[in-house]
Parts: sequence; structure tokens; C-alpha cells
Amino acid sequence: METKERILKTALDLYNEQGVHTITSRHIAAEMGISAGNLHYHFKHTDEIIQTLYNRLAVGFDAIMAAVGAASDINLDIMKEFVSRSLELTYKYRFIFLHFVEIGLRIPAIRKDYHALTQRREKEFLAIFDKFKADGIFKQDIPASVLEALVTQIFIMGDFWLSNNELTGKLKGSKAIAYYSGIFASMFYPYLTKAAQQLMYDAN
Amino acid sequence: METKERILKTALDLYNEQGVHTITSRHIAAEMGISAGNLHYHFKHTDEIIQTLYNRLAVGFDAIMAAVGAASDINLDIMKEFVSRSLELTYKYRFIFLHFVEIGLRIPAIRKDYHALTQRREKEFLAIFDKFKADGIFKQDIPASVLEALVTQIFIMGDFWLSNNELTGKLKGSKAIAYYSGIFASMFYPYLTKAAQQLMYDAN
DNA sequence: TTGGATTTAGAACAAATGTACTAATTATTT
DNA sequence: AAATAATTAGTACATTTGTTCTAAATCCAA
Repeated sequence: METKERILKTALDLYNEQGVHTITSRHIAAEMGISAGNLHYHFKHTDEIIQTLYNRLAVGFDAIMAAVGAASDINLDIMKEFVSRSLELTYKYRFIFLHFVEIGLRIPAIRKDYHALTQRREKEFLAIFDKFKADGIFKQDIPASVLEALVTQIFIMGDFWLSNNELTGKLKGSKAIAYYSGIFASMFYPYLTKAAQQLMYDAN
Repeated sequence: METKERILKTALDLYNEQGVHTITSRHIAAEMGISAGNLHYHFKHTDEIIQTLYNRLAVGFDAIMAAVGAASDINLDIMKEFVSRSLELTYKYRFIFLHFVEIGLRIPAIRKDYHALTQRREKEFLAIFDKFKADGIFKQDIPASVLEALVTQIFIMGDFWLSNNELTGKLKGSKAIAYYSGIFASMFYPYLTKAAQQLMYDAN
């Protein structure tokens, strides 16, 4: 693996473990056994490392969304798959979510990009919910404003379940993902028709 | 106002505006027009300032919870009042929530305290939900696991609505509080009985 | 008013940080 | 093999930070 890639990998590990403001370029270099000068040959500014990692996260999410878009029919199983993949990706780049506001302040480009992203995603989610209504998965009589609020809830939960985990239980890896996947599933439950609720409980 | 109190006030303002890792004891002193030496006479360690502010937040929340406990009957109006007061307090000490993980890492005592707090609160919420069920406010047929998940949702939403606001809309003050109060109300909607749903919509 | 306590300013310090610079080493191309 | 380019280590520097120390100023009680 070339040095540049090793820097990114080491940075990701250290950031995930100790947070973005604790870890400096010197820490990353030391951990790798290279000089700080060398590191800064590959990344002139430390922020570029964070920016690059964020970009990879964004690309990863695009891939997940593309998979949902490619599905011939969007149903609850597809959504489950979507949730599970999203949580895994989130966990892989968890330092970003654990320090999202801090990073957004430090690198405004990231905040702007994220903001644009959520606006796109909001429409996509509302379209999916419409389809769920039409297909008898979601109840018919839910006000539009409640569904819009649900989208915001999904964003907040998706972005900060890791912070909640950090502040409370501190479940690790797949255990955390499994637990919060359950939370996400429960989140949808009261919006489902009786038939869909049955289906969900049979599945477990 | 004595110097110590002015330090706390200035620190709160600066932390809220610029985050906890950007603002140093020197910044706070400079903003007040006092020397850094003087500041450190009142607070030997900068972390003590953060700790003190966190304690005040915790006391504030206890007061809000006490008000709920004192109510003769817990109904949706009481809950609305609870949400609105909580959001206001959260906004007042927003730097804590905007940098919760960071602060929890920096001052472990805060994380421990918060952790203990949520465990107490979880039971309180579940008791309230039980009462809502008995009183025909919540639907009867909601599985216990779904209600437990709802409590976690409430915690995550309560702790991170401000971070979501920071990363996206950046609504200010009362506008942010009003918007996210609406999100919280919608969050409960699908759990309510038809009668309670009607009541909620009449109220608006 | 005098003497002790409290409060304050300002200087000083060690550690850490981001990054630039230089020179050496290594890799690649011709 | 020679020339050129890429990579690397190591040094250096200005800035910032938390904190300590000293001495002056201010306050307060007797």
C-alpha cells in the first residue's frame, strides 16, 4: 500500500478511536513510523485528510442509495437492507459522526456538502413513503407534515445514533449496529399497516 | 456581578458561538477584558468552567422533571410544556449538545453523570407511556420493545436536534425551538389513539 | 488607619501544533 | 549508468495553550 493510502487508513483508525481534535498529524505519522515532514509531503494540510475521508463516506452513501434506486420494487426488506448497510458505513467512518459539528465548523466545505445532500435525500425519502402508502405498507391517514417530520427524525437518528452509543452503552461494532438497527425498525413500526406490522414481527 | 459569575456567562456565550475547542481561557479573559492570570485565579483549570456549566444544565433539567412530577395528572399538554421547556434549556446550553461527545471525552465525569441520568429518565418515560396507555392517549397494541425504542429516540432527538440544526438550516433561537418542537410533536403522533390525534390537531 | 486577605495584571515556561525548509535517499526514466 | 523525479527524515520556527509565579493593587475588618 502506498504511503498516501496508509496515512488515510491510519488517520481513520486514530480518529475513530480518539477523536478528531486529539489526533494531530504528528500522531498519525508516529503511529505509522514515518516523519511528520513526510506526511505533509502527501497532505499539505491536515484538513485534507479529513476532507478525503469524508469524500469516501459520501461516495459510499451514494453507492448505497444507488442500490436502493436500482431495486425493481422498494419494500420493507429493501429498506432493512438499506438501514443495515447505512449503519455499517456510518460505523466505519464513525469519527465524522461523533464530531460532526466540530468537523463542519473546521471544514465548511463539508457542512455545505452535507447540507446539499440532506436536501436531496429528503425528497427521495418522501417519494419512498408515498410508494409505501400506495402499496399498503404505510397507513393511509398519516398527515404529510408527520411524514416530513419522520424524514428529519431519520436524519438525526442516522447521524447521531453513534454519539448516543458513545455517551451511554458504548456497544462495539456489530453489537452496536444490531442494537440500533432494531431502534430504526421500531421507528417505522407505528407507521405500518396492520398487515405490514404482522410481517415485520413474523420476520424476527 | 462578581468576576466568577461573569467568567461563566462569557464562557457560555463564547462556547455557544464558537464551540468548546476553539475557545481557550485566554479568549474568555480577553473578551471580558481581564487577564488570563485572573481567570485562572477563579478557575484553576479551564475544564472546571465547562463542568460548572454542565452542572447548571443538569440542575435545570431536574427542575423541569420535578415540575412534571408535581403535576396532578400527566397529559399531552403537560408533555408539550415539558418538551418546550426542555428545548429552551437545551438551547441555552447548546454548546454542550453541539459538542457532547467531545466534552464527554474531555471530562469523563460529565459522561458518567449523563449516563446515569439517562438510565433514570428511561424508567420515568416508560412509566409515563404506561399511564398514557391506561388513559387512552396512547394506542393499546404497541409492543413494549417499540416503546423502549421510542425512549431512545427521544434521547437522541433531544440531545442532537441542535446539531442537526447547525448542520442544515441553522435556525436561530425561538425559530429553531418552534421548528423542532413541531418535530417532537409529530414524533408522538402515530402512537396516539384517534381521539388523541384529533385533539392534537384541534389544538393547532 | 493599619494590616491582612482577596483580587488582579503581567511575565514566564514548557509542551504541542501546523507547516515550511533542507538535504539525503530511493525510484524511475532514458 | 546517468539524470531526473519522487519520497523521506530531520530540523526549525512561529503560534498557541494551560498554567504558574510574582508583585502590585484593592478591599475589608479591627
